[in-house]
Amino acid sequence: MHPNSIEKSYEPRHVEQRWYAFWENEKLFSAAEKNERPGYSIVIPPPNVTGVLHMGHALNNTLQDILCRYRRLCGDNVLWMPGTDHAGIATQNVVEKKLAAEGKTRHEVGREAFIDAVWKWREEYGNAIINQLKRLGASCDWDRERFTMDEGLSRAVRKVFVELYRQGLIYRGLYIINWCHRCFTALADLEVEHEEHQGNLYHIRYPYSGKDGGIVVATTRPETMLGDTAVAVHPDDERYADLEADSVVLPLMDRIIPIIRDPYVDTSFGTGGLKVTPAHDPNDFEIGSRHNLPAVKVIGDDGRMTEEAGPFAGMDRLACRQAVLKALEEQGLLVRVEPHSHAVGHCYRCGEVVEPNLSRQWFVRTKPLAEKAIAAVREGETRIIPENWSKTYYDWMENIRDWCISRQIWWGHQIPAWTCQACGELTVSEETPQRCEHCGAQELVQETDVLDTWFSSALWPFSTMGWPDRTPLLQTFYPTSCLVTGFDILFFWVARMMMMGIHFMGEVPFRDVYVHALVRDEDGKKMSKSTGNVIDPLTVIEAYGTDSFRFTLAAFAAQGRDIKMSEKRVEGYRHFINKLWNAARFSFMHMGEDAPEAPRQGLSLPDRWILTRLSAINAEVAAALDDYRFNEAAGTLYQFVWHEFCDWYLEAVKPDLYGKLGEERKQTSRSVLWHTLHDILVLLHPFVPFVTEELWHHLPGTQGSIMQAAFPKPEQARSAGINRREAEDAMALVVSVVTAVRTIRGEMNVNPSVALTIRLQTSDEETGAVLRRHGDRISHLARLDSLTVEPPGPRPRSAAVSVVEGVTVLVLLEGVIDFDREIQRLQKEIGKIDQELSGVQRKLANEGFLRKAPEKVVDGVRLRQENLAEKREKLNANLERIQAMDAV
RNA sequence: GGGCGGAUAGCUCAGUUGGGAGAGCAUCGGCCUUACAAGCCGAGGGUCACAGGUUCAAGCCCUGUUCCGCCUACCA
Repeated sequence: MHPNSIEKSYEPRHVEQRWYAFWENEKLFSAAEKNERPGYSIVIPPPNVTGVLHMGHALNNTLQDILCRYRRLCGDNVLWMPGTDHAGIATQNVVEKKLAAEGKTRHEVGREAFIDAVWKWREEYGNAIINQLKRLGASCDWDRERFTMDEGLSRAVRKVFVELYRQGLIYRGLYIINWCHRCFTALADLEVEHEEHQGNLYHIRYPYSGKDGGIVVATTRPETMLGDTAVAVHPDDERYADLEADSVVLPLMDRIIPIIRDPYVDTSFGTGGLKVTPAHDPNDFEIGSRHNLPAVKVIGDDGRMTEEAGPFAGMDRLACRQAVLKALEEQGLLVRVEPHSHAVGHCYRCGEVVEPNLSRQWFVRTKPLAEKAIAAVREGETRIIPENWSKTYYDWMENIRDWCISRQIWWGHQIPAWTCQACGELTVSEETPQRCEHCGAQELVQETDVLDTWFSSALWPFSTMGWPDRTPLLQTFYPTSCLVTGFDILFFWVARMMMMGIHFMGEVPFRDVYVHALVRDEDGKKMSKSTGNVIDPLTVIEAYGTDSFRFTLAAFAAQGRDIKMSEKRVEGYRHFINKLWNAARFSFMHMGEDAPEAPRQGLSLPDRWILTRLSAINAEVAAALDDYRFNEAAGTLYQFVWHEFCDWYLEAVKPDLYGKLGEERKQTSRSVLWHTLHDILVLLHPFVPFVTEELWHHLPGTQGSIMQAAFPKPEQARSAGINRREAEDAMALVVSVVTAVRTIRGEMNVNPSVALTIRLQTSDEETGAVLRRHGDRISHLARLDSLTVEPPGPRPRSAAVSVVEGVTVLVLLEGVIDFDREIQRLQKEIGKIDQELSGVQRKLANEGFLRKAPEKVVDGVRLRQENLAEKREKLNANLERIQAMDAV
C-alpha cells in the first residue's frame, strides 16, 4: 500500500483517540513553568464534579482550546489550567440521594463518614467529565489538574477567610437570608432564581385595639402574619394622619402590635397599610431594625411552623397558609382576595421555593472589594468582550450587596472559626487553634457551616497556581491572558474572581474576559433535562466526529448571539471535514516522499493566485482569532478551503499535476500544492485538531505533531515576491469567463461532456493579452475545444453571448442553439441591467450627490454606469441580431 | 420597575468606522468530468419588523412603536 493512499472518506473514530493519546504521551499540552517564550494562560471554568458534559461545556471548552492551540502554534508558552469544582450543594445532593436509595440519611451516617462517602463517590465518578473533555480534544495541562477541595486550594481558602475576617471584610450576624428547606441551607441572593408566579393578594383587616375599625393590609404570604410585630403606614399618608389608635390586635394571635410610620411604605399600594414581619421579609427586617421591633420567627428551618405560631405550630408552611386563611375568613377578617402575579424565589439547586428567613450567617462585606473591581474594568486593566457586557458588570457591581457565604451543609470547606465554650467569643485561624484568643480557654468548638462553593472558585486563577506560595507558575502566568465563560456565571464567578484577585494578588486575574453565548436547541429554547430537548455532545461526537462538532460550534459562535444547535448543522460541517480530507487525499496522490522547496519561480497564474489568497486568509484568520471572532475565522477558512482551494485551485492545476504541461510545471504546482495544504492544515488545526493531525502525518516531509508547527507569520507570507494585484485581477478575469461559459451551458442545457467553442472579443489590448496567455487554463476549466481572442467584430451565427469585465463571450452553439431560449435569456439579463442602470443614473442625476459625495465614490458610480451601459449595448446588439434572424 | 439583545432569502444566521444586499442549508435544473454523489456545474428567491428623522446617500446613525428572548430587582 502506498504510504499516501488513505481511505476514501474520513472516519473520525479511527483516529481521534489515537491522536489524543499521542499528544498526552508526548506532553504536548504541558506548560513550562518558566521559559523565554511569551506566556499565555487560561484557567478553565471548573465544571462540577457531579456534572456530565453538556453543550455549554462543549462550546466553552472548544473556544478555549481554539485559543490555546492557536497561541501554541504562534510560539507562546501556553498554560491551560484544568480542574473541577466540588460543587457543595449539588454534590451533597447527589450523594444524599444515593444514601436515600439505601434507606439512609446523612444524619444517620454522621458527618465524617458522609464526607468520606462523598470522596469515594468522587473517586468513582468524578472523572467522567474530565474524560469527556478529552474526547472534545481539550489540550489542558492535565498534570496540573486541580480540585477545589485539594489541600493546596483549601489552604488558600482558609488564608483568604482569615485575612478577610481580620480586615473586617468578613463578619457574622443575624440577618434575613434565603433559606432552602429542601437543601437545608442558606443561599446567597444570586442563588435564588425568581419566577413569575400567579398567586393571590390577600387583604386582611387588623382591628384597632380597643376601638372600632382597623387597618387593612395586603400580603401574598398570609402565614407570615403570625410573626407580625407591627403595622406600618407612610408618615405622610393623609388617610392615617389623624389616627387615634396607635396599635392593632394581630388576628389569630391576639397580640397587640404597634402602628408605626415609615417612609418605606408605598402609599399607592393597596390601602397603604403594611404588615411588618421582621423575621421573614428582608424589607420588614430593615423596618424592624429602624423601629426596634422584635423579630418573631414563625417558620422554622425545616419548613414547619414554630412554637411561636401558637395554634399553628408544627404545621407545614403551605398547609398553614390554608389554615390561616380559613381562620381569618371565619372571623370575617379576610376582606378581599385578588389574583396577583409576583416573583417567587426558587432554589437554583433543587427548585424548592425559598423563604426569606432570619438566621445567623457569615457574610463578606463586598462594597470595598467591588469598588476596585469596577475600577479595573473602567481603566481597561481587564477587558470584557463583547464590550456591552461591561455595563451589566458595572450595574451589578455598583449595586452589590453583602454576600452570604455560609452554608449549612457538610461537603465543602469548613469555616475556620471556633467558638469558645467559656467566653463565647470567636477565634478565627488558619490552623486549628489550641486555645481561645480572648480568654485562653481550651474548650473550642469549630463552626459546623461550610463555605459557599463560589468562595473557593473565586480564588481559582491564583489558588490553582500555588498561592499563597509565590510560585514560578504565578510569576509566569498571573494575570491570566483570557477567561472564556458564559454570561450566566458573570456574577457568580467572574465578578468574584475579580474582587478576590485584585484584593489578594494586587492585580486583576485576567486581561480579557470573553463572554460567549448560550447553546440552545434548534427552536431557540434553553436546553433542559425537564424539557427533554437536550442534545448530548457525546452523542454528536459519536455520530459526526469531534472535529465536525467543534467546527460547528466555532462557526456559530458569533459574538452576542445564542447558538441554536441541531444535528443537521453538524452534519453539514462533517461534509466540510470530508471535503478537506479528500482534497488532501487528492493532493497526496501528486506528492513525492519529501517536502518540496518553497517555489519562487515559474509560478503559474493559479499558483500565484492561491499563494496570494493564502497569505490574505492567513492574516484574516489571525486577526479574527486575536479579536475573538471565532465564527469569522471559521467561516473564512471554510470559504477558502472549499470554494477557492478546492473549487478553483485544484481544478485549475490538474493539467499541471498530471504532467500535461511538462515536468517543470508539474514540479512547481506540486510544490505550491504542498505548501498551501501545509498552511491550510496549520490554520485549521486549532478548530479541527484531529483530522489535521491525521493529515499532517500523511503530508510528506513533516515531523512530529502538527501541534509543533508554526502558525504562518505575515512577514513570511507565501505571496512574497508575487504581484498580488496582477494575480488577483488575472484570475478574476479567468474565473469570470469560465463562469460565463458555464452559465450559458447550464441555461442552454448543454451537456457538460460536450466540448465547446468560444470566441472572446475585447478592444482592450491588455485584457486580450491576459486572455491569450491563460487561454489553455480557461479551456480546461470551461471544457472547450477551441478558444480564440479577437477584437470586437462580426458575430458568428448561432452563438449564445455573455459580457463579463468588458469581454464579450461568444459560445458557438451551431445546431444546438435554441433561439427562443437565447432571446429569453438575453431579455432577462438586459432587464436586470436596466434596473441596476436606472439606480445608478438616478444617483448621477442628483446634484447633491455629485457635489457632496467623495470623489472616489462618484468616480466609482460613473465607472459602473459606463460598464453597465457598455454591457447592455453589447447584449442588446446580439439580441436584435438574433431576433432579426429568427424572423427570417 | 431597570437593563441588555434580537427582528435581513423558505430555515439558521453573517453583514467592523453610512456608499453596488451575502453565506450555509433547503428548493429547481443539469452532471457517475479518474479527490470527494458527504460530490460537481448552474439557477431562482429579500419593502433588511413598522413609522418618522438626520444625510447627497441608511440594513448600518437618531427618535418612537410592535413582537420575541434574556438578565436584574426588597412593592407587600
